[in-house]
Amino acid sequence: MLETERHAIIMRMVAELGTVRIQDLREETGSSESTIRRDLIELEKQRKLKRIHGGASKLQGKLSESPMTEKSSKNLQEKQEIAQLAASLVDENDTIYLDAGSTIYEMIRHLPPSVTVVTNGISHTDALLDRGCKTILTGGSAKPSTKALIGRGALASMNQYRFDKCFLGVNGLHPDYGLTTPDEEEASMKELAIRLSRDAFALVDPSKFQEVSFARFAELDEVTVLTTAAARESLEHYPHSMKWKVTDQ
Amino acid sequence: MLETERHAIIMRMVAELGTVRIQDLREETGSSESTIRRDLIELEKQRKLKRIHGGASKLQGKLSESPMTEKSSKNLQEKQEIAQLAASLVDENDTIYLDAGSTIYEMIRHLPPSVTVVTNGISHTDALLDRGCKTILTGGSAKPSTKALIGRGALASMNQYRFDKCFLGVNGLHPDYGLTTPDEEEASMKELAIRLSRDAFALVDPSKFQEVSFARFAELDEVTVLTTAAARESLEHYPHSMKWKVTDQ
DNA sequence: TGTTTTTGAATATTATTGATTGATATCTGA
DNA sequence: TCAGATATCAATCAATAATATTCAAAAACA
Repeated sequence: MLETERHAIIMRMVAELGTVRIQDLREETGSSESTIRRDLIELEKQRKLKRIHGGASKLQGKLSESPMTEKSSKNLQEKQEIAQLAASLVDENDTIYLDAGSTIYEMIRHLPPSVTVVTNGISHTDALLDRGCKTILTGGSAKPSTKALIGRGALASMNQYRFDKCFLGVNGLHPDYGLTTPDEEEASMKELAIRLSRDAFALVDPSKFQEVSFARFAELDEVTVLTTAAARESLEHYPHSMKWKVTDQ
Repeated sequence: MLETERHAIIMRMVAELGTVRIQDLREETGSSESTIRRDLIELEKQRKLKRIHGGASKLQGKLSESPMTEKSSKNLQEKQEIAQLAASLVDENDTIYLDAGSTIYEMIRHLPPSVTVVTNGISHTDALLDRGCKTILTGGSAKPSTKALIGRGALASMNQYRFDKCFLGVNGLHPDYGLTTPDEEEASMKELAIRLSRDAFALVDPSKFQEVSFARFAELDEVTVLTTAAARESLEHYPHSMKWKVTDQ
Protein backbone atom coordinates (compact mmCIF):
# COMPACT_ATOMS: atom_id res chain seq x y z
CA MET A 1 0.00 0.00 0.00
CA LEU A 2 1.39 3.34 -1.07
CA GLU A 3 1.78 6.19 1.34
CA THR A 4 -0.63 8.40 -0.58
CA GLU A 5 -3.24 5.64 -0.58
CA ARG A 6 -3.00 5.30 3.18
CA HIS A 7 -3.23 9.04 3.55
CA ALA A 8 -6.33 9.07 1.39
CA ILE A 9 -7.95 6.36 3.48
CA ILE A 10 -7.07 8.13 6.69
CA MET A 11 -8.43 11.44 5.48
CA ARG A 12 -11.59 9.84 4.23
CA MET A 13 -12.24 8.12 7.56
CA VAL A 14 -11.45 11.24 9.51
CA ALA A 15 -13.81 13.25 7.33
CA GLU A 16 -16.60 10.71 7.68
CA LEU A 17 -16.31 9.82 11.31
CA GLY A 18 -14.90 12.98 12.83
CA THR A 19 -12.47 10.97 14.93
CA VAL A 20 -10.75 7.64 14.36
CA ARG A 21 -8.55 5.48 16.53
CA ILE A 22 -5.24 4.15 15.40
CA GLN A 23 -6.32 0.51 15.71
CA ASP A 24 -9.15 1.02 13.22
CA LEU A 25 -6.82 2.67 10.77
CA ARG A 26 -4.34 -0.15 11.24
CA GLU A 27 -6.97 -2.72 10.32
CA GLU A 28 -8.39 -0.67 7.48
CA THR A 29 -5.03 -0.16 5.80
CA GLY A 30 -3.31 -3.38 6.79
CA SER A 31 -0.28 -1.42 7.91
CA SER A 32 1.40 -1.50 11.28
CA GLU A 33 0.71 0.85 14.12
CA SER A 34 4.07 2.57 13.66
CA THR A 35 3.30 3.36 10.08
CA ILE A 36 -0.10 4.80 10.90
CA ARG A 37 1.51 6.83 13.63
CA ARG A 38 4.02 8.25 11.19
CA ASP A 39 1.25 9.01 8.72
CA LEU A 40 -0.69 10.90 11.35
CA ILE A 41 2.38 12.91 12.28
CA GLU A 42 2.87 13.77 8.63
CA LEU A 43 -0.77 14.67 8.05
CA GLU A 44 -0.82 16.81 11.15
CA LYS A 45 2.22 18.65 9.90
CA GLN A 46 0.33 19.31 6.69
CA ARG A 47 -2.54 20.67 8.80
CA LYS A 48 -4.89 18.08 7.38
CA LEU A 49 -6.01 16.73 10.75
CA LYS A 50 -5.39 16.95 14.48
CA ARG A 51 -3.69 14.18 16.35
CA ILE A 52 -5.34 13.17 19.62
CA HIS A 53 -4.50 10.54 22.19
CA GLY A 54 -5.45 7.22 20.62
CA GLY A 55 -6.08 8.48 17.11
CA ALA A 56 -6.90 11.57 15.13
CA SER A 57 -9.74 14.01 14.64
CA LYS A 58 -10.66 16.41 11.92
CA LEU A 59 -9.88 20.08 12.23
CA GLN A 60 -13.04 21.91 13.03
CA GLY A 61 -13.93 24.84 10.90
CA LYS A 62 -10.84 24.75 8.87
CA LEU A 63 -11.41 23.45 5.37
CA SER A 64 -8.27 21.49 5.06
CA GLU A 65 -9.69 19.75 2.08
CA SER A 66 -9.86 21.43 -1.27
CA PRO A 67 -13.23 22.71 -2.44
CA MET A 68 -13.51 19.58 -4.57
CA THR A 69 -13.06 16.74 -2.10
CA GLU A 70 -16.22 17.46 -0.21
CA LYS A 71 -17.42 16.07 3.06
CA SER A 72 -20.74 14.32 3.30
CA SER A 73 -23.01 14.75 0.34
CA LYS A 74 -25.76 16.02 2.60
CA ASN A 75 -23.48 18.77 3.73
CA LEU A 76 -22.60 19.52 0.13
CA GLN A 77 -26.25 19.55 -0.85
CA GLU A 78 -26.98 22.10 1.86
CA LYS A 79 -24.05 24.23 0.86
CA GLN A 80 -25.19 24.26 -2.72
CA GLU A 81 -28.70 25.29 -1.80
CA ILE A 82 -27.48 28.12 0.36
CA ALA A 83 -24.97 29.16 -2.27
CA GLN A 84 -27.69 29.27 -4.90
CA LEU A 85 -29.86 31.41 -2.66
CA ALA A 86 -26.90 33.73 -2.12
CA ALA A 87 -26.18 34.00 -5.84
CA SER A 88 -29.81 34.90 -6.51
CA LEU A 89 -29.32 38.06 -4.44
CA VAL A 90 -26.62 39.32 -6.78
CA ASP A 91 -27.80 41.75 -9.45
CA GLU A 92 -26.40 42.33 -12.92
CA ASN A 93 -23.32 44.57 -12.85
CA ASP A 94 -22.96 44.40 -9.09
CA THR A 95 -19.54 44.66 -7.55
CA ILE A 96 -19.27 42.03 -4.85
CA TYR A 97 -16.74 40.58 -2.44
CA LEU A 98 -16.44 36.81 -2.10
CA ASP A 99 -14.76 35.30 0.91
CA ALA A 100 -12.44 32.32 0.56
CA GLY A 101 -13.96 28.93 1.39
CA SER A 102 -15.88 26.05 -0.10
CA THR A 103 -19.40 27.26 0.59
CA ILE A 104 -18.74 30.54 -1.18
CA TYR A 105 -17.11 28.62 -4.00
CA GLU A 106 -20.43 26.99 -4.77
CA MET A 107 -21.92 30.41 -5.51
CA ILE A 108 -19.69 31.06 -8.47
CA ARG A 109 -21.45 28.99 -11.07
CA HIS A 110 -24.72 30.73 -10.31
CA LEU A 111 -23.39 34.27 -10.62
CA PRO A 112 -24.34 36.55 -13.50
CA PRO A 113 -21.24 36.91 -15.69
CA SER A 114 -21.62 40.68 -15.62
CA VAL A 115 -20.60 41.05 -11.99
CA THR A 116 -17.25 42.29 -10.83
CA VAL A 117 -15.87 40.06 -8.12
CA VAL A 118 -13.20 40.87 -5.58
CA THR A 119 -12.00 37.89 -3.59
CA ASN A 120 -9.26 36.68 -1.29
CA GLY A 121 -9.78 33.05 -2.31
CA ILE A 122 -7.11 31.98 -4.75
CA SER A 123 -8.99 28.75 -5.47
CA HIS A 124 -11.90 30.77 -6.81
CA THR A 125 -10.06 32.38 -9.69
CA ASP A 126 -10.33 29.58 -12.23
CA ALA A 127 -14.07 29.20 -11.74
CA LEU A 128 -14.64 32.95 -11.80
CA LEU A 129 -12.70 33.43 -15.01
CA ASP A 130 -14.47 30.47 -16.60
CA ARG A 131 -17.77 32.07 -15.66
CA GLY A 132 -16.64 35.23 -17.43
CA CYS A 133 -16.67 37.51 -14.40
CA LYS A 134 -14.28 40.38 -14.00
CA THR A 135 -12.06 38.93 -11.31
CA ILE A 136 -9.96 40.90 -8.88
CA LEU A 137 -7.81 39.34 -6.19
CA THR A 138 -6.83 41.09 -3.02
CA GLY A 139 -3.10 40.82 -2.60
CA GLY A 140 -1.47 39.48 0.51
CA SER A 141 0.13 36.37 1.94
CA ALA A 142 -1.22 33.06 0.70
CA LYS A 143 -2.19 30.84 3.63
CA PRO A 144 -1.06 27.31 2.77
CA SER A 145 -3.99 25.37 4.20
CA THR A 146 -6.93 27.31 2.79
CA LYS A 147 -5.25 29.30 0.03
CA ALA A 148 -6.81 32.44 1.39
CA LEU A 149 -5.00 35.74 1.02
CA ILE A 150 -4.47 37.39 4.37
CA GLY A 151 -2.38 39.90 6.26
CA ARG A 152 -1.51 43.55 5.97
CA GLY A 153 -1.21 43.48 2.20
CA ALA A 154 -4.57 41.82 1.80
CA LEU A 155 -6.32 44.35 4.03
CA ALA A 156 -4.66 47.30 2.32
CA SER A 157 -5.54 45.87 -1.05
CA MET A 158 -9.19 45.29 -0.18
CA ASN A 159 -9.42 48.76 1.25
CA GLN A 160 -9.05 50.19 -2.24
CA TYR A 161 -12.52 48.98 -3.11
CA ARG A 162 -16.17 49.37 -2.10
CA PHE A 163 -18.77 46.68 -2.63
CA ASP A 164 -22.47 46.46 -3.28
CA LYS A 165 -22.57 43.18 -1.41
CA CYS A 166 -20.21 40.81 0.35
CA PHE A 167 -20.66 37.09 0.98
CA LEU A 168 -18.87 35.43 3.87
CA GLY A 169 -18.33 31.94 5.19
CA VAL A 170 -18.86 31.32 8.89
CA ASN A 171 -17.74 28.64 11.33
CA GLY A 172 -19.82 29.53 14.32
CA LEU A 173 -23.11 31.37 14.77
CA HIS A 174 -23.96 31.82 18.42
CA PRO A 175 -26.56 33.96 20.19
CA ASP A 176 -23.99 35.30 22.65
CA TYR A 177 -20.75 35.14 20.72
CA GLY A 178 -21.89 36.32 17.31
CA LEU A 179 -20.10 35.21 14.15
CA THR A 180 -16.79 33.45 14.56
CA THR A 181 -14.08 31.74 12.49
CA PRO A 182 -10.90 29.87 13.49
CA ASP A 183 -8.29 32.17 11.96
CA GLU A 184 -7.74 35.63 13.33
CA GLU A 185 -6.36 37.02 10.11
CA GLU A 186 -9.20 35.69 8.05
CA ALA A 187 -11.51 37.26 10.60
CA SER A 188 -9.91 40.64 9.93
CA MET A 189 -10.62 40.21 6.24
CA LYS A 190 -14.27 39.44 6.88
CA GLU A 191 -14.58 42.35 9.25
CA LEU A 192 -13.22 44.79 6.71
CA ALA A 193 -15.35 43.33 3.94
CA ILE A 194 -18.46 44.05 5.99
CA ARG A 195 -17.35 47.64 6.57
CA LEU A 196 -16.76 48.17 2.86
CA SER A 197 -20.08 46.70 1.73
CA ARG A 198 -23.52 48.19 1.41
CA ASP A 199 -25.02 44.82 2.33
CA ALA A 200 -23.30 41.89 4.03
CA PHE A 201 -24.41 38.25 3.86
CA ALA A 202 -23.20 35.25 5.83
CA LEU A 203 -23.70 31.75 4.42
CA VAL A 204 -24.39 29.42 7.34
CA ASP A 205 -25.28 25.78 7.06
CA PRO A 206 -27.25 24.37 10.02
CA SER A 207 -24.24 22.55 11.49
CA LYS A 208 -22.77 25.95 12.43
CA PHE A 209 -25.68 26.94 14.64
CA GLN A 210 -24.79 27.32 18.33
CA GLU A 211 -21.14 26.77 17.42
CA VAL A 212 -18.34 29.03 18.59
CA SER A 213 -14.98 29.30 16.91
CA PHE A 214 -11.97 31.39 17.91
CA ALA A 215 -12.13 34.81 16.33
CA ARG A 216 -15.25 36.98 16.30
CA PHE A 217 -15.66 39.10 13.22
CA ALA A 218 -19.22 40.40 13.43
CA GLU A 219 -22.24 40.92 15.65
CA LEU A 220 -25.38 39.03 14.79
CA ASP A 221 -27.24 42.04 13.41
CA GLU A 222 -24.44 43.23 11.14
CA VAL A 223 -25.19 40.70 8.45
CA THR A 224 -28.08 38.94 6.79
CA VAL A 225 -27.79 35.22 7.51
CA LEU A 226 -28.54 32.83 4.65
CA THR A 227 -29.39 29.27 5.59
CA THR A 228 -31.61 26.30 4.70
CA ALA A 229 -35.30 25.99 5.39
CA ALA A 230 -34.49 23.02 7.61
CA ALA A 231 -32.97 25.39 10.14
CA ARG A 232 -36.13 27.44 10.51
CA GLU A 233 -36.96 26.10 13.95
CA SER A 234 -33.54 27.07 15.31
CA LEU A 235 -34.18 30.70 14.54
CA GLU A 236 -36.13 31.39 17.71
CA HIS A 237 -33.00 31.00 19.81
CA TYR A 238 -31.56 34.09 18.20
CA PRO A 239 -32.47 37.77 18.70
CA HIS A 240 -35.45 39.11 16.78
CA SER A 241 -33.34 41.95 15.43
CA MET A 242 -31.50 39.55 13.12
CA LYS A 243 -32.13 39.40 9.41
CA TRP A 244 -32.57 35.96 7.86
CA LYS A 245 -33.17 34.51 4.44
CA VAL A 246 -33.86 30.79 4.06
CA THR A 247 -34.04 28.52 1.03
CA ASP A 248 -37.41 27.37 -0.36
CA GLN A 249 -39.21 24.64 1.59
CA MET B 1 6.91 -0.85 -27.31
CA LEU B 2 7.67 2.74 -28.19
CA GLU B 3 8.47 5.32 -25.60
CA THR B 4 5.45 7.42 -26.53
CA GLU B 5 3.18 4.39 -26.22
CA ARG B 6 4.46 3.69 -22.74
CA HIS B 7 4.05 7.32 -21.78
CA ALA B 8 0.48 7.26 -23.06
CA ILE B 9 -0.30 4.14 -21.04
CA ILE B 10 1.27 5.59 -17.93
CA MET B 11 -0.61 8.86 -18.25
CA ARG B 12 -3.87 7.08 -18.84
CA MET B 13 -3.45 4.90 -15.79
CA VAL B 14 -2.41 7.81 -13.64
CA ALA B 15 -5.41 9.80 -14.82
CA GLU B 16 -7.80 6.93 -14.16
CA LEU B 17 -6.50 5.64 -10.88
CA GLY B 18 -4.98 8.72 -9.30
CA THR B 19 -1.98 6.69 -8.18
CA VAL B 20 -0.21 3.72 -9.71
CA ARG B 21 2.64 1.55 -8.50
CA ILE B 22 5.63 0.77 -10.64
CA GLN B 23 4.94 -2.96 -10.61
CA ASP B 24 1.52 -2.46 -12.19
CA LEU B 25 3.00 -0.28 -14.90
CA ARG B 26 5.70 -2.86 -15.49
CA GLU B 27 3.10 -5.56 -16.06
CA GLU B 28 0.84 -3.35 -18.12
CA THR B 29 3.58 -2.28 -20.52
CA GLY B 30 5.74 -5.39 -20.48
CA SER B 31 8.82 -3.25 -19.99
CA SER B 32 11.35 -3.56 -17.24
CA GLU B 33 11.30 -1.69 -13.99
CA SER B 34 14.25 0.44 -15.04
CA THR B 35 12.48 1.62 -18.14
CA ILE B 36 9.34 2.55 -16.25
CA ARG B 37 11.49 4.38 -13.76
CA ARG B 38 13.13 6.38 -16.54
CA ASP B 39 9.73 7.13 -18.03
CA LEU B 40 8.45 8.44 -14.73
CA ILE B 41 11.50 10.64 -14.31
CA GLU B 42 10.93 12.05 -17.78
CA LEU B 43 7.20 12.59 -17.25
CA GLU B 44 7.84 14.27 -13.95
CA LYS B 45 10.29 16.63 -15.59
CA GLN B 46 7.57 17.50 -18.09
CA ARG B 47 5.28 18.17 -15.13
CA LYS B 48 2.80 15.57 -16.30
CA LEU B 49 2.72 13.66 -13.03
CA LYS B 50 4.26 13.48 -9.59
CA ARG B 51 6.62 10.73 -8.65
CA ILE B 52 6.05 9.14 -5.25
CA HIS B 53 7.82 6.37 -3.40
CA GLY B 54 6.58 3.19 -5.04
CA GLY B 55 4.93 4.71 -8.07
CA ALA B 56 3.39 7.90 -9.34
CA SER B 57 0.36 10.07 -8.74
CA LYS B 58 -1.39 12.70 -10.74
CA LEU B 59 -0.77 16.36 -10.10
CA GLN B 60 -3.41 17.97 -7.96
CA GLY B 61 -2.72 21.65 -8.54
CA LYS B 62 -3.13 21.03 -12.22
CA LEU B 63 -5.91 22.81 -14.19
CA SER B 64 -3.61 25.75 -14.56
CA GLU B 65 -0.89 24.35 -16.72
CA SER B 66 -2.93 22.28 -19.13
CA PRO B 67 -3.95 24.97 -21.63
CA MET B 68 -0.26 25.63 -22.00
CA THR B 69 0.22 22.89 -24.57
CA GLU B 70 3.94 22.68 -24.12
CA LYS B 71 5.76 23.71 -27.20
CA SER B 72 8.72 21.70 -28.37
CA SER B 73 10.52 19.72 -25.73
CA LYS B 74 13.68 21.47 -26.83
CA ASN B 75 12.05 24.71 -25.85
CA LEU B 76 11.09 23.26 -22.49
CA GLN B 77 14.58 21.95 -21.97
CA GLU B 78 16.02 25.41 -22.62
CA LYS B 79 13.53 27.03 -20.30
CA GLN B 80 14.42 24.61 -17.54
CA GLU B 81 18.13 25.26 -17.92
CA ILE B 82 17.67 29.00 -17.81
CA ALA B 83 15.29 28.71 -14.90
CA GLN B 84 17.78 26.62 -12.98
CA LEU B 85 20.49 29.19 -13.61
CA ALA B 86 18.12 31.90 -12.39
CA ALA B 87 17.25 29.98 -9.23
CA SER B 88 20.93 29.49 -8.45
CA LEU B 89 21.24 33.27 -8.12
CA VAL B 90 18.74 33.35 -5.30
CA ASP B 91 20.23 33.30 -1.81
CA GLU B 92 18.73 31.93 1.37
CA ASN B 93 16.21 34.31 2.93
CA ASP B 94 16.08 36.58 -0.11
CA THR B 95 12.90 38.43 -0.90
CA ILE B 96 12.25 38.15 -4.61
CA TYR B 97 9.65 39.05 -7.19
CA LEU B 98 8.57 36.45 -9.73
CA ASP B 99 6.84 37.49 -12.90
CA ALA B 100 3.91 35.46 -14.25
CA GLY B 101 4.76 33.05 -17.08
CA SER B 102 5.88 29.54 -17.78
CA THR B 103 9.62 30.16 -17.87
CA ILE B 104 9.57 31.74 -14.45
CA TYR B 105 7.38 28.88 -13.23
CA GLU B 106 10.21 26.46 -13.88
CA MET B 107 12.34 28.33 -11.34
CA ILE B 108 10.11 27.47 -8.44
CA ARG B 109 11.18 23.93 -7.76
CA HIS B 110 14.80 25.03 -7.58
CA LEU B 111 14.24 27.83 -5.08
CA PRO B 112 15.44 27.60 -1.49
CA PRO B 113 12.35 27.18 0.71
CA SER B 114 13.53 30.03 2.91
CA VAL B 115 12.87 32.74 0.33
CA THR B 116 9.92 35.10 0.44
CA VAL B 117 8.29 35.35 -2.94
CA VAL B 118 6.03 38.09 -4.24
CA THR B 119 4.37 37.29 -7.54
CA ASN B 120 1.58 38.36 -9.87
CA GLY B 121 1.29 34.84 -11.33
CA ILE B 122 -1.73 33.10 -9.84
CA SER B 123 -0.63 29.79 -11.36
CA HIS B 124 2.55 29.91 -9.32
CA THR B 125 0.89 29.74 -5.92
CA ASP B 126 0.41 26.00 -5.65
CA ALA B 127 3.99 25.22 -6.55
CA LEU B 128 5.34 27.94 -4.26
CA LEU B 129 3.33 26.73 -1.29
CA ASP B 130 4.33 23.12 -1.97
CA ARG B 131 7.93 24.25 -1.98
CA GLY B 132 7.37 25.79 1.44
CA CYS B 133 8.09 29.38 0.40
CA LYS B 134 6.38 32.34 2.03
CA THR B 135 4.10 33.34 -0.82
CA ILE B 136 2.63 36.77 -1.37
CA LEU B 137 0.39 37.70 -4.27
CA THR B 138 0.04 41.17 -5.62
CA GLY B 139 -3.63 42.02 -5.84
CA GLY B 140 -5.27 43.26 -8.98
CA SER B 141 -7.37 42.08 -11.89
CA ALA B 142 -6.84 38.53 -13.05
CA LYS B 143 -6.15 38.41 -16.77
CA PRO B 144 -8.05 35.38 -18.11
CA SER B 145 -5.50 34.19 -20.68
CA THR B 146 -2.32 34.20 -18.62
CA LYS B 147 -3.75 34.37 -15.10
CA ALA B 148 -1.48 37.28 -14.38
CA LEU B 149 -2.58 39.95 -11.93
CA ILE B 150 -2.51 43.38 -13.52
CA GLY B 151 -3.87 46.89 -13.33
CA ARG B 152 -3.99 49.69 -10.81
CA GLY B 153 -4.57 47.41 -7.86
CA ALA B 154 -1.67 45.18 -8.80
CA LEU B 155 0.73 48.08 -9.15
CA ALA B 156 -0.38 49.65 -5.88
CA SER B 157 -0.05 46.31 -4.16
CA MET B 158 3.44 45.64 -5.49
CA ASN B 159 4.50 49.11 -4.51
CA GLN B 160 4.21 48.13 -0.86
CA TYR B 161 7.27 45.94 -1.18
CA ARG B 162 10.97 46.08 -2.04
CA PHE B 163 12.92 43.15 -3.48
CA ASP B 164 16.43 41.80 -3.40
CA LYS B 165 15.96 40.44 -6.88
CA CYS B 166 13.27 40.22 -9.52
CA PHE B 167 12.96 37.67 -12.32
CA LEU B 168 11.05 38.55 -15.46
CA GLY B 169 9.89 36.81 -18.60
CA VAL B 170 10.49 38.50 -21.93
CA ASN B 171 8.99 38.20 -25.41
CA GLY B 172 11.44 40.31 -27.39
CA LEU B 173 15.05 41.27 -26.89
CA HIS B 174 16.22 43.68 -29.56
CA PRO B 175 19.34 45.87 -29.85
CA ASP B 176 17.28 48.93 -30.75
CA TYR B 177 13.95 48.32 -29.07
CA GLY B 178 15.08 46.88 -25.76
CA LEU B 179 12.92 44.45 -23.80
CA THR B 180 9.33 44.08 -24.93
CA THR B 181 6.19 42.08 -24.11
CA PRO B 182 2.74 41.92 -25.77
CA ASP B 183 0.60 43.27 -22.95
CA GLU B 184 0.89 46.87 -21.89
CA GLU B 185 -0.38 46.25 -18.39
CA GLU B 186 1.99 43.36 -17.81
CA ALA B 187 4.74 45.64 -19.06
CA SER B 188 3.85 48.15 -16.33
CA MET B 189 4.21 45.39 -13.75
CA LYS B 190 7.65 44.43 -15.02
CA GLU B 191 8.72 48.04 -15.15
CA LEU B 192 7.74 48.63 -11.54
CA ALA B 193 9.33 45.36 -10.42
CA ILE B 194 12.65 46.51 -11.84
CA ARG B 195 12.36 49.83 -10.02
CA LEU B 196 11.67 48.09 -6.72
CA SER B 197 14.51 45.56 -6.99
CA ARG B 198 18.16 45.79 -6.10
CA ASP B 199 18.97 43.46 -9.01
CA ALA B 200 16.78 42.64 -12.00
CA PHE B 201 17.06 39.54 -14.18
CA ALA B 202 15.37 38.69 -17.47
CA LEU B 203 15.03 35.04 -18.53
CA VAL B 204 15.39 34.92 -22.29
CA ASP B 205 15.46 31.79 -24.38
CA PRO B 206 17.27 32.13 -27.72
CA SER B 207 14.06 32.28 -29.76
CA LYS B 208 13.42 35.75 -28.31
CA PHE B 209 16.62 37.27 -29.70
CA GLN B 210 16.09 40.02 -32.29
CA GLU B 211 12.36 39.83 -31.64
CA VAL B 212 10.20 42.87 -30.93
CA SER B 213 6.87 42.76 -29.17
CA PHE B 214 4.43 45.58 -28.43
CA ALA B 215 5.20 47.19 -25.10
CA ARG B 216 8.69 48.16 -24.02
CA PHE B 217 9.36 47.79 -20.33
CA ALA B 218 13.12 48.16 -19.98
CA GLU B 219 16.32 49.28 -21.67
CA LEU B 220 18.91 46.65 -22.41
CA ASP B 221 21.27 47.69 -19.63
CA GLU B 222 18.65 47.79 -16.89
CA VAL B 223 18.64 44.06 -16.36
CA THR B 224 20.98 41.10 -16.37
CA VAL B 225 19.95 38.75 -19.17
CA LEU B 226 19.98 35.03 -18.43
CA THR B 227 20.11 32.69 -21.42
CA THR B 228 21.59 29.43 -22.71
CA ALA B 229 25.15 28.87 -23.79
CA ALA B 230 23.82 28.10 -27.26
CA ALA B 231 23.02 31.78 -27.70
CA ARG B 232 26.56 32.92 -27.03
CA GLU B 233 27.31 33.84 -30.62
CA SER B 234 24.28 36.15 -30.81
CA LEU B 235 25.66 38.28 -28.04
CA GLU B 236 27.91 40.36 -30.29
CA HIS B 237 24.89 42.01 -31.91
CA TYR B 238 24.09 43.67 -28.62
CA PRO B 239 25.77 46.62 -26.85
CA HIS B 240 28.82 45.84 -24.77
CA SER B 241 27.30 47.61 -21.80
CA MET B 242 24.85 44.74 -21.29
CA LYS B 243 25.20 42.20 -18.49
CA TRP B 244 24.80 38.53 -19.39
CA LYS B 245 24.81 35.21 -17.64
CA VAL B 246 24.67 32.00 -19.66
CA THR B 247 24.17 28.37 -18.65
CA ASP B 248 27.13 25.98 -18.58
CA GLN B 249 28.44 24.87 -21.97
C1' DT C 1 29.70 -1.18 -40.95
C1' DG C 2 30.23 2.18 -37.09
C1' DT C 3 27.65 5.20 -34.09
C1' DT C 4 24.15 6.51 -31.10
C1' DT C 5 20.19 5.51 -28.37
C1' DT C 6 17.47 2.63 -25.70
C1' DT C 7 16.94 -1.09 -22.77
C1' DG C 8 17.40 -4.52 -18.87
C1' DA C 9 20.17 -6.55 -15.33
C1' DA C 10 23.38 -5.99 -11.36
C1' DT C 11 24.74 -3.48 -7.59
C1' DA C 12 25.14 0.28 -4.19
C1' DT C 13 22.48 3.63 -1.82
C1' DT C 14 18.57 5.36 0.35
C1' DA C 15 13.82 5.33 2.27
C1' DT C 16 10.18 2.94 4.41
C1' DT C 17 8.44 -0.28 7.41
C1' DG C 18 7.29 -3.04 11.65
C1' DA C 19 8.88 -4.74 16.05
C1' DT C 20 10.81 -3.51 20.45
C1' DT C 21 11.91 -0.56 24.15
C1' DG C 22 11.24 2.59 27.97
C1' DA C 23 8.63 6.71 28.90
C1' DT C 24 4.26 9.14 29.26
C1' DA C 25 -0.53 9.64 29.45
C1' DT C 26 -5.21 8.02 30.52
C1' DC C 27 -8.39 5.25 32.98
C1' DT C 28 -10.27 2.74 37.04
C1' DG C 29 -11.77 1.85 41.56
C1' DA C 30 -11.22 2.83 45.97
C1' DT D 1 -7.80 12.45 45.40
C1' DC D 2 -4.65 8.81 44.89
C1' DA D 3 -2.13 4.62 43.30
C1' DG D 4 -1.98 0.86 40.31
C1' DA D 5 -3.37 -0.96 35.91
C1' DT D 6 -3.71 -0.22 31.20
C1' DA D 7 -3.11 2.00 26.99
C1' DT D 8 -0.71 5.07 24.04
C1' DC D 9 3.34 7.36 22.73
C1' DA D 10 8.28 8.56 20.98
C1' DA D 11 12.64 6.69 19.85
C1' DT D 12 15.51 3.27 18.10
C1' DC D 13 17.01 -0.50 15.10
C1' DA D 14 17.16 -4.25 11.92
C1' DA D 15 14.69 -6.01 7.89
C1' DT D 16 12.71 -4.95 3.83
C1' DA D 17 11.44 -2.42 -0.21
C1' DA D 18 12.35 1.19 -3.39
C1' DT D 19 15.54 4.02 -5.70
C1' DA D 20 19.82 5.69 -8.12
C1' DT D 21 23.78 4.34 -10.58
C1' DT D 22 26.46 1.78 -13.52
C1' DC D 23 27.44 -1.15 -17.33
C1' DA D 24 26.92 -4.21 -21.12
C1' DA D 25 23.67 -6.02 -24.50
C1' DA D 26 20.24 -5.00 -27.88
C1' DA D 27 18.01 -2.04 -31.02
C1' DA D 28 17.67 1.84 -34.10
C1' DC D 29 19.97 4.85 -37.05
C1' DA D 30 22.93 6.51 -40.62
